[in-house]
Amino acid sequence: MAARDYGQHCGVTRALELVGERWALLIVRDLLVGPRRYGELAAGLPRIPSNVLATRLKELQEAGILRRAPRSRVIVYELTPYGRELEPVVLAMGAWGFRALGEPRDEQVLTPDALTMTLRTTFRPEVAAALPATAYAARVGHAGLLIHVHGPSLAVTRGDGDADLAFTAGPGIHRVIAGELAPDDAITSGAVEVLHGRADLFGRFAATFHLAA
Amino acid sequence: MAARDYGQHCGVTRALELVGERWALLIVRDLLVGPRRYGELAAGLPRIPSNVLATRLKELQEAGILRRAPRSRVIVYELTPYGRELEPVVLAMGAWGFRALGEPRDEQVLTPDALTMTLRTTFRPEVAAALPATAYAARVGHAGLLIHVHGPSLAVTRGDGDADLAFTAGPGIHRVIAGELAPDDAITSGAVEVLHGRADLFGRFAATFHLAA
DNA sequence: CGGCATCCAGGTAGATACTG
DNA sequence: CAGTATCTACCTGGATGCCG
Repeated sequence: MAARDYGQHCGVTRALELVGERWALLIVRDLLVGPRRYGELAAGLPRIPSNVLATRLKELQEAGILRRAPRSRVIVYELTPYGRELEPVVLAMGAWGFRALGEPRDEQVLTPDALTMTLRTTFRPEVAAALPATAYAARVGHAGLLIHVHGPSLAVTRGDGDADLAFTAGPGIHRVIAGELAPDDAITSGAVEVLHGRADLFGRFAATFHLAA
Repeated sequence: MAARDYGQHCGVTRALELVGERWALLIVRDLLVGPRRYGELAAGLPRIPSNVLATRLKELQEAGILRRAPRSRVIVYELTPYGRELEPVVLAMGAWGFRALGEPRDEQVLTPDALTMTLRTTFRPEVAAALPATAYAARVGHAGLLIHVHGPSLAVTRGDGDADLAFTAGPGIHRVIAGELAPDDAITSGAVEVLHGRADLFGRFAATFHLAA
């Protein structure tokens, strides 16, 4: 492993030696959504240099966190069971960092995998359980995200399909989730654009996904 | 902030921008135990270069994670409320990394603050609740740690004092907590040395602090 | 084209020395 | 004791090239 060690026998230092390098935990974040090809990872991490991505993938593989899996002529990277157990770490970091998100800057992008993890982080099962099952379709960049809320359970998948409400999701959607922007204001201001379906359901979305600062 | 940003509007990336630099989260780990002076932090992180420590402290302060607090002629560093909310992150990382700890190597040290966080990570309140209140004294390097288990609650403090059982805690104690080494074997093999008190209580310790691989 | 390897520039970490 | 200054080595980032 490339990571220089910290010289301590401690769980935190060990974790940092394995996933503390720059970009490593973001690769894990995206792989928590599902297996991804090299190019998909590169697309989800627009600023990562290709050599760094290649190096990280090798290191994470050696560490037993992910594996290269051949899938019908192409190679996908997928987390091992041990890698998947980083989910609480990623969710905890996401929840903590979410509250330090300032105004979205112009050069900041929102990727489908990042939004998926944000939705998982901010999902409130106890709120959702009291609401009717709802399907949302979010358009983020060129990709579509189908968000199925059914009682206290959440499923986010890639793709397009039927939904009760379809809307575009730019970085501004975080302000709604953070409670800084009322759902109605988000729509009237254009921060979120309803594509079709029942616009009134966006308030339900905002209630379902919420993390206050 | 020195950290180059990741160009994404996402909680995980934001967190990594704030505490993703090398050593940063270890400083937080130690400060989660209590306020620390510069020299105490340096002692708890034996391999950190002093300039890096100084830089990190400045960055973490600017990020609103810690503050310099004058305490009767000396300055201590202490976490802000927002910094203290990194505890779930540190505990999750500690729990995950703990299971990837191999055999302790000779150059690896165990610091009092690291052990304190490990104890917090691996404490099993539901087990402790069913056991009599117990005070352990652990000697780690030159420092003493008083571990008070009272029902489902745990308090770890620096210092020496009365205890039902006193023992030395080297890196080998992690193998006991991981369940790789039976408590009795740890004592007979010398991995843990009972200093005084009821040696039979070490089994209770092992039951109270446990995280299986 | 997807999946990397190579090359180079700049910045950050590490070791050490030094100062208020 | 609590940092600051300096120097070097390595790592990261960005561009580009290779190869099945």
